[in-house]
Amino acid sequence: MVGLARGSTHPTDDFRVSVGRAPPAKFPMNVLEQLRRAFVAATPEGGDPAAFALAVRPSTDPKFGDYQANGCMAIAKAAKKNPRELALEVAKVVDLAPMAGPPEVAGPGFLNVRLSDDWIARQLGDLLVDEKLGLSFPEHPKTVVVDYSSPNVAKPMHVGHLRSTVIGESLARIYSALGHKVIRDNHLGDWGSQFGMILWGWKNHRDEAAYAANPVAELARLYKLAQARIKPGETLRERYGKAISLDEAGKSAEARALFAKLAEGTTDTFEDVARKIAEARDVADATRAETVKLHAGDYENRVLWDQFMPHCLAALQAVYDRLDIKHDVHLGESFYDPMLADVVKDLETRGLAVESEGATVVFSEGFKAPFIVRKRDGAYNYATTDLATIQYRKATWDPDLLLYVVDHRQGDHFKQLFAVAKRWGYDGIAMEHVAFGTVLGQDRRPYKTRDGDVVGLESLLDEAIAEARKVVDENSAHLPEGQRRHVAEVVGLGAIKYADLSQNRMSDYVFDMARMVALSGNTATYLQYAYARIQSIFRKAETTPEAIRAARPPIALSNPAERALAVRVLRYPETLEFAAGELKPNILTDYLFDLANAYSTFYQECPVIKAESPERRDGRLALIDLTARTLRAGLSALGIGVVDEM
RNA sequence: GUGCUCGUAGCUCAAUUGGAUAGAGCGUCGGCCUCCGAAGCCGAAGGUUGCAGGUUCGACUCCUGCCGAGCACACCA
Repeated sequence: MVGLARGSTHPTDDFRVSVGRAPPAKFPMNVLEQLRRAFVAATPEGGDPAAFALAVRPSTDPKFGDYQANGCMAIAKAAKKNPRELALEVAKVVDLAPMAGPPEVAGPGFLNVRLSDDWIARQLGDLLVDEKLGLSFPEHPKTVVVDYSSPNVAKPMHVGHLRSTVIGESLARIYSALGHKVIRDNHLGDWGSQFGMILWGWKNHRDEAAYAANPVAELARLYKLAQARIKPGETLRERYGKAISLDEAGKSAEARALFAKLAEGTTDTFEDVARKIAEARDVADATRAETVKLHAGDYENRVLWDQFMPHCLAALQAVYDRLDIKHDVHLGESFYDPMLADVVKDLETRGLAVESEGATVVFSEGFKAPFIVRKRDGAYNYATTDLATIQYRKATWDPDLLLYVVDHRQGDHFKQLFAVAKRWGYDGIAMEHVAFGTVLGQDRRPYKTRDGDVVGLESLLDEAIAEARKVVDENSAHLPEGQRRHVAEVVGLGAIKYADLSQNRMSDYVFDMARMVALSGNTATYLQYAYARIQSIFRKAETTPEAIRAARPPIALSNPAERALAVRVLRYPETLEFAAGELKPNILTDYLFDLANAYSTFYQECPVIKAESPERRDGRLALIDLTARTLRAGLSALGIGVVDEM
């Protein structure tokens, strides 16, 4: 990353630390945090306490205990001491009571911590009556603006929009669950060149009957029509552009010769290609002209815009409703349009923006290309809009953190934007581009159906729900129709969201319908299934979670599967904070899968209702109640629901 | 050409940011339903982490150089 030299801190470090150091609420149950505090107090001479604390982690292997402190080796190296001896000293000094006894020194200087069974059991007892499952809200909550989904209103949403929408919603929910103030902002593309295409289409090719019947479908058709008239010509120009230019410059013979060379292996003729390119250019110019008119306040275009927008927004909202996604604000490009002139003026006044090749631009160190805030033709662009957006957000919400959940292809743009914004005076706000890869098909090309259209988001949702419905009908025929339908929706949509959230790599995303709607293995279904089985046990046990919570039965951890499950439950707070700090929902999905897996093993080995005694039975009911609540809360933070029966 | 992102099991992906024997799912093979839901559990096979060097107690992770992939490179967003 630009501006982040090797060895410098992660851009959200400040933020993460402040979250991690959230003061303890009534129940300070972030186990990792507690251990870190204990180890900080035992930092060896010459060591950095913060780094020493950070080196405390969950163990990589159960045989090394539950947590391990790895900081002694680094300190020993710097101080030229023997790491094992240093570790022995720390082990003697560190006070982990009542969480654990003295850590065990292993290997070159690892300190292994095994939590006390009694302590775990007591913690679980407290968690049982803690609505927040051990989360402690910060004394000074941060304000976070999450900018996500942000589709172009004129185009139908397709699978490519899913990632931003699903990941952004999850991050919003995670920060919210941690007690921060979150503003979910849908930065709609409602003012750009795509509207020029629609306006052009409307004026030249509209079908009023079709518009009356389904406005959005008709607008989408017009948009596609404009694209179809422009795209092929542009593709041809990429190949033959030089030849055409020569011809236009009067060098006809040279042009033909070059064309013949470029056209080798095709049936293209010069006249045909030249005509198509010219046509495409004419249409492109015409659509651009419509955009310019709209921006200039042209009455007719503005009226059409006002007429189209409600339909577009309603269509988007229908998709968001299905996905259970609720933005707090929908402030699109058009909203910021009136502010753009002042933004540029201010940049100029401060000497940040300068004239270059007719345009107004901001140069930043480390970037070759300038940041264009006013084009040569006087129009503003997305760079200006994005700056205005930061200004507005600062004035309106005074945020601590801005998250942009946007395709990684805009990485350069955001780097420049952040650099300019900081120099403009917004250096107090942490800004992060939460990037992700492009959606591709299994052939590693952009995902398309047979007829060449990108798969619509809604048909993907339908497909997933239908797949879930098949399994529901097969496995749960006893459930009434309405319930089966509901279960299919929760399971189907959960599958899609989880498939996206469990993978947060930067590399391009290979879309695979079968995997997207898969209902076995590491899927949301697995977690939902574990949850439903727990509810089933409660139904059969003829008691309720409420009754168990009120009774607060002692929880015993005699069985290894029981203990493993208990430790997983305790790790919910630290995992959620970790996921938030790293901006990676897949950290949460990994944890939840691990939790559900621990439960499944427990379920296999530890009878609940038929436990050896009523005390053991109630203790296990308490444990699985905690498990269920953690699964539900974790899934909720991913934007995924649960059902009691499925 | 410059920059960004990446390369891990047959496939899709993890790996807590330098920690101990690189883990899951799918697929394959083998066990488990007279026992709280088999959308499940248990086990097996499968790896020179693209290649070659380097840094150190220790490298998928950091450095250098190659190979390969995707993306972006002023006035689209």
